[in-house]
Amino acid sequence: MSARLSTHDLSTALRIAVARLSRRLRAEKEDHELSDAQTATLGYLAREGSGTIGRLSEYERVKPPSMNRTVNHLEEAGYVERTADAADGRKVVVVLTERGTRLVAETRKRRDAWLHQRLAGLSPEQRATLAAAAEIMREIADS
Amino acid sequence: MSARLSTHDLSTALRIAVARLSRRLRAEKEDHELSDAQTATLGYLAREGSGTIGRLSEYERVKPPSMNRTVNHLEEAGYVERTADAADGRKVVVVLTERGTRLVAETRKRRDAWLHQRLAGLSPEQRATLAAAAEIMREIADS
DNA sequence: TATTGTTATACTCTATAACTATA
DNA sequence: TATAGTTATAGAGTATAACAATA
Repeated sequence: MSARLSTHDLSTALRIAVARLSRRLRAEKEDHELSDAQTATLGYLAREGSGTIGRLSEYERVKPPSMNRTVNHLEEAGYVERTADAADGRKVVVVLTERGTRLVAETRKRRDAWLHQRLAGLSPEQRATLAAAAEIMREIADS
Repeated sequence: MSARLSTHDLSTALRIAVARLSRRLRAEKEDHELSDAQTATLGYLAREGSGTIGRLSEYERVKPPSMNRTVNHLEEAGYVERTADAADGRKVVVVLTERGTRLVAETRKRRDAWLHQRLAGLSPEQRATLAAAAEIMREIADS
């Protein structure tokens, strides 16, 4: 057990664990169709309905040109559309196409297969720990 | 609290939390000198002492050409050296230079600043949860 | 013939700087 | 003049295919 780690050791341990699991999730991902950035952007649009380039880049913590490129790829693939903002002609509102909406729904159903299998092998206590940790990590990430 | 999440919901929640925290850690990283892949590789070498291209690529779950490129960058920067394997002429043994060893030591001291600050603001119980979760995530990632 | 590493090539993500269009 | 988006350019990671050297 390591409940007695100092916060310094904990930050190191947590950083390594997150980096490593993130890497593994990428390696195990079934869905080879979309990159992480594309997936995250589609997910945001599915949750929020729409988003400007600026809002999307802010949320994903990348610069506008990076998000612009990601949106280009998604648009070329037919998953999103650029629409005009009625109130401000400078803005571009990105929305999911029907095809994009369908992709998000289908992908969600099958994409967690590898992780789900690992979690099923854990004890209920371990799963509860991860559930609580996931909430804390989300709060830290969005702080 | 979300201790009662189904394993399906948990896998989704955990995946999103890990992806988001990983992204945030990258954005907050003080150290602009080294990429994630370079940092991870130096860390492995610091822990294990040395590694072949094959071993490194296996551990980081990338293909040998990718690791070869990462090692090229580290070598050009003077942090690692390629040495010959006495027993097998095909193999290349990568080791830290003194400069690389120093960098790892210095970097470790200051690189967790952002995360450390967040963790200091949590309750002891929350830190214990993260410490336990970090262990579980490491096991999952390495399974 | 099989293994280890490298090179060649290509694609994506990331960034900064510079440009266009609109406010 | 300031803001939103785009384009140009470049650096780093990833991969597959093909090649060299060694076992």
